Amino acid sequence: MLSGVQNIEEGPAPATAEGPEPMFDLIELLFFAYRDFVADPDRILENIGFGRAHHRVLHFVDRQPGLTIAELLDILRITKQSLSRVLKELLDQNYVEQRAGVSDRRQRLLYPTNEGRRLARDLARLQTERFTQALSTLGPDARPAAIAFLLGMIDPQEREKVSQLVWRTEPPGGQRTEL
Amino acid sequence: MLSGVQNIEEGPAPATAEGPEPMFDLIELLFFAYRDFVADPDRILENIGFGRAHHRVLHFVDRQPGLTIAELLDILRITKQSLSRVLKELLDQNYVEQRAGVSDRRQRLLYPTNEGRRLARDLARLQTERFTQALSTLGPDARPAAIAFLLGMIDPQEREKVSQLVWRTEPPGGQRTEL
DNA sequence: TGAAATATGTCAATATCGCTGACATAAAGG
DNA sequence: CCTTTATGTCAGCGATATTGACATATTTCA
Repeated sequence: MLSGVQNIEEGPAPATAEGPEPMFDLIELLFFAYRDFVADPDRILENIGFGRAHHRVLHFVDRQPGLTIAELLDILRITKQSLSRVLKELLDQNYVEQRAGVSDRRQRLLYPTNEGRRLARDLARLQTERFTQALSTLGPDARPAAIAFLLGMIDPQEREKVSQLVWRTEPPGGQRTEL
Repeated sequence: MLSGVQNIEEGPAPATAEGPEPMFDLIELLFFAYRDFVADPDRILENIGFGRAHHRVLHFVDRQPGLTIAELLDILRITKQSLSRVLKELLDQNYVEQRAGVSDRRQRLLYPTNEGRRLARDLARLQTERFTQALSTLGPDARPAAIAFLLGMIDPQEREKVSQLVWRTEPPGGQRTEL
């Protein structure tokens, strides 16, 4: 019931002169899945004049209170100029606040306000509902499998950093960077 | 080895006053996975002055030769003005060509040129390699499971249409829209 | 046959979110 | 003290999306 993906035959994809057949189904499904995944937050954000960029910033500030600008730039991989506009709006409208660093007073440590935390959590819950839906049709070990699958999609040299960001500890199953 | 995702305890997420705990790990992993997933094509596309928008158009034209403008707009969910610029460049640089519809001569049927087909397939193979990597660490039924997972992430009312687009037939496993 | 609907094109203005380059400031650190 | 670091800011630009309005060819239907 979980097989029958190709309705002709199973086994390795037919190798032609151009190499293995592309996995068009996964490519397109990921495209559509991601589109719907971000559409939920987008609908809420546009009511308050925010966009996806605001969501990303708010999300990681909520997840890691005390985040510095430099750390945020490293996570988002955007320039400080791009960040600054978005962050300014989040600060002005009181979704995020900043305090000077304790050991290094040049640093701006970012914290969500109560309102910011509430919004971030609302959006996270929306997206969680979608995951719950998607996992509900699958077996009981679907969630760790999904986690392993998505982690495997990330650049190998990035996995360690991402794992620490996500779990603040080891990758699940003590998975190493070796693959 | 596949469990141990939460290093405290398994079972249903602790329900607080704010509802179930968000699946921060899946949310963030999907964010990073998608970012790396599109980064591969981006690197190649920028060498020839194209962007993600060109990729999307070329991909679906390659997958469905004879696609009309209206169908393409419906798939991409953008306005015709947005499509027109991108499509114009693909036509001008001979990655896509158009022919008048046979039964309806108002329609522009879009076809990939040989060069367009080659580029589309090169990009699809790049993304397929990433999927191959991600699936290689998992069990033999990981691919149908991944397909079911991603399909489950898509809006229920969209699944039928997406399935037809992806497989030009039924959803895998004869899955219905009912969930 | 003539009017309305359809498929598509195009012009103009605007928004979001990314970029580069250049320069400023305050704090840290040898 | 001088250099490096963390961050801010001004100015301009580019890709990709939007809305609104209007044009053209073709099909469809009363």
